Amino acid sequence: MSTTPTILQDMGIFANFSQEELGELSTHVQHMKFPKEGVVFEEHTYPKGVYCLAKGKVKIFKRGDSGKEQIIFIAGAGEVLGFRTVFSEEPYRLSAEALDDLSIYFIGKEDFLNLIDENKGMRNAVLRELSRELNDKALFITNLAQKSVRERLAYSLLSLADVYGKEPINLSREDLANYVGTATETLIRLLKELKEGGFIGIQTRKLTLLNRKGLEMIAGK
Amino acid sequence: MSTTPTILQDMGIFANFSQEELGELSTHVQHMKFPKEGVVFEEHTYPKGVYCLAKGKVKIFKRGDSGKEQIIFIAGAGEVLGFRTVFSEEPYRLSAEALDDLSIYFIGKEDFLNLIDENKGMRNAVLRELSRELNDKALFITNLAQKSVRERLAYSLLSLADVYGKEPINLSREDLANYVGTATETLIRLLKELKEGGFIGIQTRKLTLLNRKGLEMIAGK
DNA sequence: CGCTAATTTGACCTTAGTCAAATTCTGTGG
DNA sequence: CCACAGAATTTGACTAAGGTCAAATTAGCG
Repeated sequence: MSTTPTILQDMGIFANFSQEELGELSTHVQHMKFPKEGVVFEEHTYPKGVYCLAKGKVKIFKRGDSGKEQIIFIAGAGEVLGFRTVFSEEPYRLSAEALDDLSIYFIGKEDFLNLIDENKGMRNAVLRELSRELNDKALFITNLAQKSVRERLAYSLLSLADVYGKEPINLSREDLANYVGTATETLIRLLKELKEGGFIGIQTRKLTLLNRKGLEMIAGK
Repeated sequence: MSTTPTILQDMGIFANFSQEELGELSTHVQHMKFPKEGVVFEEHTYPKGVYCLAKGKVKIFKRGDSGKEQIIFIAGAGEVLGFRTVFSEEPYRLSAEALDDLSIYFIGKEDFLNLIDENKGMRNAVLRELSRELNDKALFITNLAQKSVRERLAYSLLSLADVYGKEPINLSREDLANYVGTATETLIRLLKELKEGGFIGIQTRKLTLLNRKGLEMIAGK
C-alpha cells in the first residue's frame, strides 16, 4: 500500500480528502527532487502538471522589463504549484525556482484535470483557493501602492514568518528586496533599523522575528 | 420567449454557450439598475450572487489603511462581477461602485453555483478566467514595483482604452490616480506632460489616446 | 587560504509625495 | 439663462523617501 495519498493529504488543496478519494491518484503520482536553484517551471513554457511541494521552499516570480525579478510569493511544504495555469492552454507567465533542495510529488495535467472533473469537493477547493489568492493579490497591490517600504518590509517579514514557521527566514537580501519591491541597498538599511529597534534578529542570512506586535504596528492595519 | 439568454451570451464567461444551455437560467435572472455612484457590493458584506454588467462602467477597489482607494480594475459591459467571491463562505474583500448608470443582470448565488456544478464548459470557463486574472495581477504587481509612475500611467491609459473602446476614457483625476497608484497631483502633472508630447488629448474629464505606439514605448515592454 | 559573490556603507540625486493656494468646473436654484 | 456655492482640478514650493553608483567589507566555498 502506497503512502503517497497520505502525503497528498498534507497539501493545501488536497486536505480534507480521504485516502479512498486520493487513492486512485497514487498510481499516477511521480516523485521528483530538485536541487537548490533548480527550475521547477519557467515563464513561457507550457504546464505539464502540478507540483505538490513536500519539502523545501520555492520562489514564484515574474521578471520585469529590465530582468529584475518580482517575487509574487514564497511557497513552503504543503503548497501545490502550477495548478493556476493548468486550466488554460497558455504558457506559464511566472517562473518557479527552488530556494532549497526540494521533494515534490508531480501529478500530470490529465490526471489532475480528471480529478477536478470527477470530484466536486476538489473542484470547490480549487475554486475557493483561486478566489482566495485573487483577494490576496488585491491586498498585495494595495500595500505596494500605498505603504512605505518600511511598512511593506514589516508586513513581508510577518507573512514570510508564516511560511517559515519555527525556522528563521532564510533568503538572500536580493530575494527579500524583490519580494518587498525595493532596491537591495534600501532593504539592507531598513533591516538594520529593525534590528537596532529590537524587532528582528539577524544571523547573516537568517532573520528571526523578536517583536511581532511591534512589527504589526509598523506594518499598519 | 425571453431575450435574457442572448444578453448573457455577450458576457465574458458566458460566451460560447448556446441559448439552450443558458435558457434554464433565464427564469432566474433579475434585471437591476444602479445610478452613478451606486454601490454594487461592498467590502465586508456577503455575496448574494453575481452581477452581469450589460451597460456602464464599474470600479472595483480596495481601501487601504488610510481609507485611500486602490482601484484593482475597471469593468465594462460584458464583465461578470462578484463571481470571484461567490465560491467561498467569506465576505467581499473589495468594493464595487458605479462610474455610470448601470444596467445589470443579477444571478443568485445558488443558481450560479448549480450552473457551475452541472455544466462542465462553464466550470472550465470560470477556472480559466480565474487563472488568467491571477496572471494579470502578477503583472500588475510587477509593474507597480518596478516601473515609474510615468511608465505606469502610459500603461494604465492603454489598458483603460481597451475597456472604453471607441469612447474616451472618462474618470476623475482621483480615480485615475488611484488606479495608477500615485498622488492626484503627480498624476495631473504627468497627464499634462503627455498632452504636451502629443500622446493624449484632454477634454477636461475625457482623455483620448493620440499616439498609441508612443505610449507603448513609454510604458515599456 | 584565497577567490568570488554577497552584503554593507557612503554620498549623492531624482522621483514623487505633501501642503497650501489659485483656478476652473459643475450642478442648482432663481 | 445667469449667478453662485461647492467640488474638482491645477499650479507652486517644498520635502522626503528611496533609488543609483561606487567603493569597502564580509561571508561562503573549493
